[in-house]
Amino acid sequence: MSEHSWIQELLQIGGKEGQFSEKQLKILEAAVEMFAEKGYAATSTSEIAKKAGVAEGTIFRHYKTKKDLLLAIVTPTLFQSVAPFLAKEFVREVFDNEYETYEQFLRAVFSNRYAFVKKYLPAIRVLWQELAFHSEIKQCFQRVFTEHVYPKFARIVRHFQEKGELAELPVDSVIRLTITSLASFLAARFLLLPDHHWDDEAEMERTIHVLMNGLRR
Amino acid sequence: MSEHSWIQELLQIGGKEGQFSEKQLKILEAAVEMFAEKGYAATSTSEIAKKAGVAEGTIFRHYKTKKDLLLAIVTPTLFQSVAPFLAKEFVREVFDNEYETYEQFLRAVFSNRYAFVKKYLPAIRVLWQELAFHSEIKQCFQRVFTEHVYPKFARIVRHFQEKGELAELPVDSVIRLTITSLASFLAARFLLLPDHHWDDEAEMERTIHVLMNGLRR
Amino acid sequence: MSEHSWIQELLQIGGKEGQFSEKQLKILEAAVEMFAEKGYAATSTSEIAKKAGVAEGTIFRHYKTKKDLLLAIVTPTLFQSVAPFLAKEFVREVFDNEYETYEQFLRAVFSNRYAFVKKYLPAIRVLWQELAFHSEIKQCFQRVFTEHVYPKFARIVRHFQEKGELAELPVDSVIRLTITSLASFLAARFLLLPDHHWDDEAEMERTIHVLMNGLRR
Amino acid sequence: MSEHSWIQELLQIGGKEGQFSEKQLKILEAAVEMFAEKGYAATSTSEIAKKAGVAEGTIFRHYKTKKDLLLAIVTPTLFQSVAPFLAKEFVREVFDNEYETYEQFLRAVFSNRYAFVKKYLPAIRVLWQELAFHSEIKQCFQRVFTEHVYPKFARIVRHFQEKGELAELPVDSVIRLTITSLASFLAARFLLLPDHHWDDEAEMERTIHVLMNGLRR
DNA sequence: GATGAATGAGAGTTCATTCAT
DNA sequence: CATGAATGAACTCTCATTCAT
Repeated sequence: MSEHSWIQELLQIGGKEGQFSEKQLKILEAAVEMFAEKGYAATSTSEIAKKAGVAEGTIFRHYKTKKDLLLAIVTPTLFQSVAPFLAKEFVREVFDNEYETYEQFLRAVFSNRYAFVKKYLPAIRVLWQELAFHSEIKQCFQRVFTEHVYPKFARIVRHFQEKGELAELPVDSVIRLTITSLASFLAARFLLLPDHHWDDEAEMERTIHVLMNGLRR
Repeated sequence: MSEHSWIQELLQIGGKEGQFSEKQLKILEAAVEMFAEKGYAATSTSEIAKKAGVAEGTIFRHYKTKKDLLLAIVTPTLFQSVAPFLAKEFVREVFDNEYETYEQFLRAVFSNRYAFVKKYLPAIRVLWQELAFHSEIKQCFQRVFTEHVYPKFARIVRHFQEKGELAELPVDSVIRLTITSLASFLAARFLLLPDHHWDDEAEMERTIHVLMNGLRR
Repeated sequence: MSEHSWIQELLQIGGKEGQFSEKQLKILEAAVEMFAEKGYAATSTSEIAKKAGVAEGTIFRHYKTKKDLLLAIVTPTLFQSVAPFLAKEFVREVFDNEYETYEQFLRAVFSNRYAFVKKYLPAIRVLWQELAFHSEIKQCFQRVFTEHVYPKFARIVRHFQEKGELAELPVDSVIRLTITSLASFLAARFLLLPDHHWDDEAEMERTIHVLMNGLRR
Repeated sequence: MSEHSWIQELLQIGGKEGQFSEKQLKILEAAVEMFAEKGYAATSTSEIAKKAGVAEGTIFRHYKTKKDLLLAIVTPTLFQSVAPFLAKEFVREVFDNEYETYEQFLRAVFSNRYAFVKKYLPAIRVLWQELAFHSEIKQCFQRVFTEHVYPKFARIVRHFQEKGELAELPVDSVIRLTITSLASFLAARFLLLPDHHWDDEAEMERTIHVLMNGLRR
């Protein structure tokens, strides 16, 4: 019934239902939009309340502080951003030859994350923007990356290097080049020049093509 | 005598000397550092004044509003960021065969911008972070890019495509891939993982190498 | 079954039983403790609710306002504080030679009120502290005193002056000296220096002794 | 020129002049009056500002928090309350036979403290009322008492016991009885029944008389 | 009767900005 | 020019109270 389902989907970790009341969703939705537009520090709780159609006090009933509200948005977004790498079956899929080539793997990751960013753009904006200012978020990001994303990514890269598809560049560099190719395409596409005319399919294909040409043995 | 020469160098457009008084430089330096650390909106003018060792009123003697202070930092930084492309002789240098290949050109641009970012990191941080929140800055950025950087960059790319070095990809895509390769290397190096151990020379070389492999005919 | 019997005893005027439900007693007990510790104005109803283990709404079901809750505690405490003087048979006891001397009378009053304060300390604290801030309480106190306590006390003092035990000091002064001797002993003992080592019996005896030496003919 | 001289006199420790600006004195005066009337917790800073005729922000320019404002009033008042006992020459005066009897000494202390309380009544009210709620104040009070007031008082009492004027009661009890006699007279006179008709001279004389009769050998 | 989510007025505090000195 | 006290609007957050369940 609720129109806020996208927020609910994004923030619901573990798939429990009924986790958020109608008012809470309105608050979260309003907060995400305003934080994305003006930044956390420049957004007042009274603006959020007004936009959400609730009393200001209601916000603080659900989130003890304004910062808690930010974290309630940003933390799940952070985890969802790297969700594929957190899934238990993810690496097995790769090694079970679900993807025969790194290029196939890339294509899957790119289109999956493209869809993710497109769907949850405001929340990702907030995460990205506030990362710079809040050390808790930054540390959380770094921990998730080094403990979960990096090791799995590294195994995958080595796998395809052993198979002879990828050149013997340092694994770290391959990972960095891959991630920044994806991230910077998405940043350009959605953050920097969202109004530019984009042929998404073609541009993504070109990005992968150029990257693979560079990484291939 | 002043220790603030880096700020002075960055902000001084057109090379006039003595443009800034000692106090003004202290204010600017303090502002850059605090804005970079906590963000514009989360930094108070009283903090800046304290850090700069001046009275609060002094800030407003030089900059009518807090926002003016931000713009005084961000606008010159923005122009300096793309300074090579603004220089009159820049394109001519390329066509006069100063750079025989796109790769040479790339290498020059990369190392030049690498040095620039390294030197003026805090100011660039501020520019980058506030770009998202202030439409004036964003518009200024877009105007400079479309009016100055893009046309020159496009001519250069076409030049090397005609010389047969670069593949016949769409010019826009080549530009985008080039810029994001550079920008995302610098972002990873200086913003995201500044504490990671980096072999800058090698990593930059690899980045160029991979990019060229991808772009080459 | 209830552990709150002391509150019940204190607040129950006229001896009706079953006057308070279990939840109500919990609320009253929590309120007394918090008011005593932090003061009425600095205690929030939500704190009381939490400490009492009831919902916030429940408090307002029993007491229309927070102030009503205070008065529900303070008014009975006020009456109990001077209860002996309110008892019908009290003066008759004195004149029926139950106490042959003012000193005996004093001794009875002192030990009785000592026990009372010791038992109901938190409630008395609240009464004492809020007396200063709430004119209703102050007026109530003054009315009770002038209408009930003072006249009876005066008759008693005159009685022992006529019997020749007490010097012919002004009755008001005798009353004041007696009450403040008692009150300030109890205040020192229980409020100001509760952690000091006290030999209660001896100190009370000394207080009475000194007071009687002063008052005696 | 200022009409706030009484506040200035009370709060000025060490006699430095020009310590407080005009606005600051207005704030302090308004705060003392309101705290005395309604209590610290029930007084809002906006009320104080209005009464003082300054902007609310001005209060926080001088006192970082509301509590700091309270302490700025209460701490000096606490020290002034026991000032005679803090004076270096105080004990010497006693032993140099400035006071030949404890009664003379008492008379001097009583009239001195009577004048003090009368002059600074509102501040003393605040001190007295908030003592119960703020452990910092309570601890400060206890430290000052045990370290300065008590030892000097004890020497004086022993001095007059040795001279044979005072009975051999425990020193602590003599001190307690003396202080509570004074304090409770002042409390009754100024706090509890300020509107009652008092013959101050006579009542003080009676209090001393009764006390001395009790304490004398 | 009991609950607790919701409220909105008002709390203490911060802040960009002004202006007399 | 530089200062910093003063401002008052706006901020985050708390609270007594209400009311649908």
